[in-house]
Amino acid sequence: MAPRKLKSPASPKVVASEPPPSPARRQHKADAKAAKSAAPAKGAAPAKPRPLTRIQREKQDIILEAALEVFSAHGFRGSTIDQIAEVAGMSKPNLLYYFPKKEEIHRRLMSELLVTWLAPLEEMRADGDPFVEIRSYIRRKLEMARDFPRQSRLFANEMLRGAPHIIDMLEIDLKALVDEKAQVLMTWMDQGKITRTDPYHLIFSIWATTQHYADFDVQVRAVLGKGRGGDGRFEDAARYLEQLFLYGLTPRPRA
Amino acid sequence: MAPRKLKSPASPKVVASEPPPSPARRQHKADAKAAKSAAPAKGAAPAKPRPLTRIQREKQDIILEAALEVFSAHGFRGSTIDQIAEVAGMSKPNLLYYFPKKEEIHRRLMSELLVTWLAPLEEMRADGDPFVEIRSYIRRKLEMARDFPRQSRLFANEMLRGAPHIIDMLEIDLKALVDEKAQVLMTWMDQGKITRTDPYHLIFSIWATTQHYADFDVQVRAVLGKGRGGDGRFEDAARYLEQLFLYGLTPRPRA
DNA sequence: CTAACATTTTTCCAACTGGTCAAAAATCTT
DNA sequence: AAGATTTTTGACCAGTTGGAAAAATGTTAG
Repeated sequence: MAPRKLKSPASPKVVASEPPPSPARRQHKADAKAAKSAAPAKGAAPAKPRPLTRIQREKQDIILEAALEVFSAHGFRGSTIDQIAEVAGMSKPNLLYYFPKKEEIHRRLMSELLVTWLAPLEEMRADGDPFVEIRSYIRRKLEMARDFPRQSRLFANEMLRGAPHIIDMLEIDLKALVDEKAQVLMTWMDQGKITRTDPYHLIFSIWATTQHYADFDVQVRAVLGKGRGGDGRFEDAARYLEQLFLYGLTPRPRA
Repeated sequence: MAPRKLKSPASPKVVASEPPPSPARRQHKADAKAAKSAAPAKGAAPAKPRPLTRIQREKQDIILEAALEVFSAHGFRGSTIDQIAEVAGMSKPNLLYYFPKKEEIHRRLMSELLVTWLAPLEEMRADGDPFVEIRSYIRRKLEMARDFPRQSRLFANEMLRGAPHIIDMLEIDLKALVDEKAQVLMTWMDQGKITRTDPYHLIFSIWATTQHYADFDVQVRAVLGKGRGGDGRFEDAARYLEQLFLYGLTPRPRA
């Protein structure tokens, strides 16, 4: 039908099986046994962390996908392992074989999420045209709200709870990134290319306006009603936000 | 210190003891007993709903306040009756005497919340100056984010979950209100007083940008850091948002 | 003062939850 | 095909949770 201006990003796969940055503490009972029976050497190799099998990687991905579904809809405490296991199509003990703790699943999800979440801002290039860059950033964020609403809600959930699991990442990594990009924005302001204003709150307002369409989706749909609540709402939002961030609400003479 | 431009609203009391619009189904065991033993008349007065006593009203308010505290921080399923009871300074069974179901507490909280929540938009007058009205609305919403962050988070929580308890109020009352105000905005656009744009998304963007400061407070603080994360952030936000909604980011010649 | 009612506390419970464990089944290696 | 390893299952458990019942204690109108 209507040509979608807001293009989908290529990868539908968000819950990527991350190559363990923190070496995926599996510690199967089998592993433990093996370690006990086969490593008498005292100062020897420090418990060679046996690479993940194919099945392990596959199942972990399935579980993470299911957990995303459940956690994003009910929050951490509101979700049960049974629920996740059911969505993942396996039994609870089986799930617990791959992730020995409920928290572990959540932790993994969160650390992967944060990377995904920061990516769009990282792409904002200092050497590009300010308006093009900002506009692109807004579009990317809006696309994420459209295509990955569960991730957005998972993130929002964590924020609402005071971000207990990622507060330090926020204070360090996120802050560093935003500081850097705020500098970029300030440079553009110094050059008179965009109006002088608070770069931090500018970034906040982009986050807020775009994520709103994922996090408050019910409300948006309810207000727009059947007529306009359909698929077109993201295009409308994109158009409106462009207008807002470019010119605000002051009427300007028709060009 | 710095004079606060953003003035506090007078009333710190948000969890008002609502005069039962839905007649507060109390049904004490005592009540039940009385009804059974004292109402043999078949078609008689339909179980006169005994007016609430002083203590009942007071305790209910205390409970609602405690529940707001707990629910807004942990979500519905993440909160326990014990927790709420402890914050309210009473025992669990005692609390259950006033609200026989956990859900009941939440329901009450939500219906009161929605009223509070819609109020600021209702105040936007069609016969005022567009920019003054919009600016005031933004300020009011921002003040609510600052002064009633728990309510904001409670609301956000419900939205994230798909608004199961208030979806119909959203589709009816909220929609009606927004439709009305969208009309007002359209009139202003027709008169050339504000730029022509999507009035619904305009309202969404006001909601999003203001509530962000309550719902994502941790993130805002983490990014602003110790230096700027303090009390000043709401003034900064107010200034920035005014700029954004008025002129956007396009530089304009100094007046 | 006291009967009638309102409130509070104590005790209890059934369902649910996160998690364990040993044994069975499936898979992989040689 | 046998042996070794990994995966899956079923039974089980201890702690928590929402909630019921009943007894004990206040409170107040007459």
